[in-house]
Amino acid sequence: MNKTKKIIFEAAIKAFSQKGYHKSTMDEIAETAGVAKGTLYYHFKSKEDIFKFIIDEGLKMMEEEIIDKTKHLENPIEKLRMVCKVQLDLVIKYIEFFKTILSQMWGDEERQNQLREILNRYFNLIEGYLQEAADAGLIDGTDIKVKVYNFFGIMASTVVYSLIHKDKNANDIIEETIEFIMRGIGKR
Amino acid sequence: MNKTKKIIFEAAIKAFSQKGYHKSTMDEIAETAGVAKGTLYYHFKSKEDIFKFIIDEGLKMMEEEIIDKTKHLENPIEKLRMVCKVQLDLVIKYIEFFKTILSQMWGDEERQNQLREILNRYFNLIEGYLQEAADAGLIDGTDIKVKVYNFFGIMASTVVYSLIHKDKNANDIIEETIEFIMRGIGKR
Amino acid sequence: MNKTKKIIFEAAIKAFSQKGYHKSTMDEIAETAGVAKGTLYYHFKSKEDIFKFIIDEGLKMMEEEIIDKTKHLENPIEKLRMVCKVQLDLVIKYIEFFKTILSQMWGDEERQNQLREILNRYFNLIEGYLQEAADAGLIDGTDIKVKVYNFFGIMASTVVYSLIHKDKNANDIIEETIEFIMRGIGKR
Amino acid sequence: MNKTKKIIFEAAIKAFSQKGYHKSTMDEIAETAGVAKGTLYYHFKSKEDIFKFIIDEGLKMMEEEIIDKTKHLENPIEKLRMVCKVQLDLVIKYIEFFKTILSQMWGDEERQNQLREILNRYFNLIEGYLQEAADAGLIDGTDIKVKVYNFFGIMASTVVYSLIHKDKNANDIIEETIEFIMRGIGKR
DNA sequence: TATGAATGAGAGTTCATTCAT
DNA sequence: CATGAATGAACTCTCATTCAT
Repeated sequence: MNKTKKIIFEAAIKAFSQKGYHKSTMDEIAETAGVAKGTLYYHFKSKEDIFKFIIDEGLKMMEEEIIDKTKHLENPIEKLRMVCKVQLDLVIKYIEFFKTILSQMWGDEERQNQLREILNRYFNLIEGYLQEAADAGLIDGTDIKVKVYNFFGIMASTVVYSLIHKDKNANDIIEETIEFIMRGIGKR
Repeated sequence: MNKTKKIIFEAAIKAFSQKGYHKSTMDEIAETAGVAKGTLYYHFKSKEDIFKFIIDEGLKMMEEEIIDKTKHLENPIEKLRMVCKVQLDLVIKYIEFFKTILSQMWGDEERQNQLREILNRYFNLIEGYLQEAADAGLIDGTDIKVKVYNFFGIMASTVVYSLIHKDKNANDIIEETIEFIMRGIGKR
Repeated sequence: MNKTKKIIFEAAIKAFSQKGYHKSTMDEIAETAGVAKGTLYYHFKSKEDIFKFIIDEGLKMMEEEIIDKTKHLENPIEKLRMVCKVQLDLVIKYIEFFKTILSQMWGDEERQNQLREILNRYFNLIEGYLQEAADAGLIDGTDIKVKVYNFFGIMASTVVYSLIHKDKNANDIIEETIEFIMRGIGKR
Repeated sequence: MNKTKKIIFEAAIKAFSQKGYHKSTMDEIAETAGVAKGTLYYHFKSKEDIFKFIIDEGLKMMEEEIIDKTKHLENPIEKLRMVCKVQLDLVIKYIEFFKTILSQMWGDEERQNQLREILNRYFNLIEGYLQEAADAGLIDGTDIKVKVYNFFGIMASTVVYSLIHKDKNANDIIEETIEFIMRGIGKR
């Protein structure tokens, strides 16, 4: 990613996170980036293209972080706890990015379908960890796929908490949320 | 709610559910309702006003259904199971309505803040059921509020499932999802 | 055609005639018409739609004029002469309109295909007059369809003349052009 | 014309012929030519400049072909027939090139005025052949200039034919069209 | 000679809202 | 109560041209 593209990328993240996809305009992104509007279109095909690029990069970083932080662990349960921890930490750290995802993942527009496709990569990653624990007989092994969605849903709940308790520190709920998940997946 | 207002209300539900808030136009709502565009503004202040009205009515119905279906039950755990069941059934039945909520609840626009305020009523309702079970010592009593959000998140996961497995019947995952919740809240 | 639509129609004719299709802007048409730009889109689907509407109306008027001016004549040759005369008079009178047609009829865009479809109506009209004269044995009867195109081409040549001799009066060439056509079609 | 310029020239011909002037972009021409966009501006002043260059070269070739194919003929009428034949053959062979000319010759932009100036050279050439025949008393000698335009118009009609009967072979109408012209100019 | 990243004016289109009837 | 023509700000996107390298 060259310099200008990166500048645009960052300006767009900021815009989408603060205002959501529809309320962010190309004019505004260009101004924040300090480039002309045409430059946006030199580096990206369209507004949707910028969006997709951001989601893609963001998810990639998240996956890398999860993999990196779990690779030194042996116990599948410990791994799962770490996945939860990393995941929830990232949600709190990049809460605006997650809001963008959560606002755009429900519809039927091209952009939204693509977003879900990218998310699928993440779901597969989580499934791997759950399956590993199930294979070791450490958690309930039925309906692993459903558990993946539940896992995702609880991650979303952290965002809801932050939205409703804007004054509070969402870190406070991480431990309890991890426990909820661990119990939910049927840890033995 | 008089006749014309009701017609508009229903046309708007249909539009928002099928296309989301932004892609639904006042023109389209008016056409579906079979009234002139100006008539929309006679009965509602604005597009956001229609949206708020729908969310309000929808949540009200949901709350009534939950209360109605649990009032004959005695055991707090049975009540909670019923709350889950009713809730997930409604999600599947009115999935488009929930998609609309889920797409609009993350932002900072007036409409979105109002939506969260309305959702709070629902959160309080759920909290009551959880508190009751906790008071009876039937579930883990710590951080009840956090459990409410987790509960909500899992509801959302059912929508995700439907989005990703468009061909499958989401009813298949209800039982497993209820179990996830019951374990997650620390049923004893 | 209601009042506002007519105003837009006339502003658009003026714009397209003076500047051609591509150089005419919706802003300019709106300003000339004295309405807001949005009003253009209330009455027409798109810029192309305005264009098509104009061509359609223009050709209709032309056909009516030709039919009207020939209906009292009996002799097919006299009719043909009158067709030529009316046609060439119209070309000179509405030369800007014909330039618009001539600039837009060669391409492969939707608008241009539609234009040719509309032109076909005119070709059929001319063919009728030629066929009548051929049936009466008054002109060469071979390849009537080709003669129709030749007829059209010569009409175009009048526009070329006007373009190149902007100072001169194109009426001067009408008689000679009619003779060219009459000889060309093989009048006996 | 050096190598790079020639490559650009050919890419531009292809573009203008296939898509017309306005729909052809400098990006596309550069890509077809296999050079950078800046290179276009090294060899040509502007897009209009490329256009003019192409028209100029194209007309030159056409004139050369006409002169070449008639120079061995003695009889002015035979020459005229040959001019028609060569002309119509070229129209059919390079129909896309002629469409480009025909779409651009009616307006008032600089490029369009220049195009007509270049066309004038061709008109003078045709006039020479007609004058020669008139001087020899072989055709009607009145209004030779008007006949030139008529001649041009009929050439255009061949393009119209091709546009409307895309499936048919335009060669089929050449003979009849030549006859139309020969009769039209008043061959004796 | 050649490049290609950057530009920015300007295009067509959308749509929530208004208001005279 | 209801209408629908009219509005205009705001939007995304295009593309010929420039210029530092």
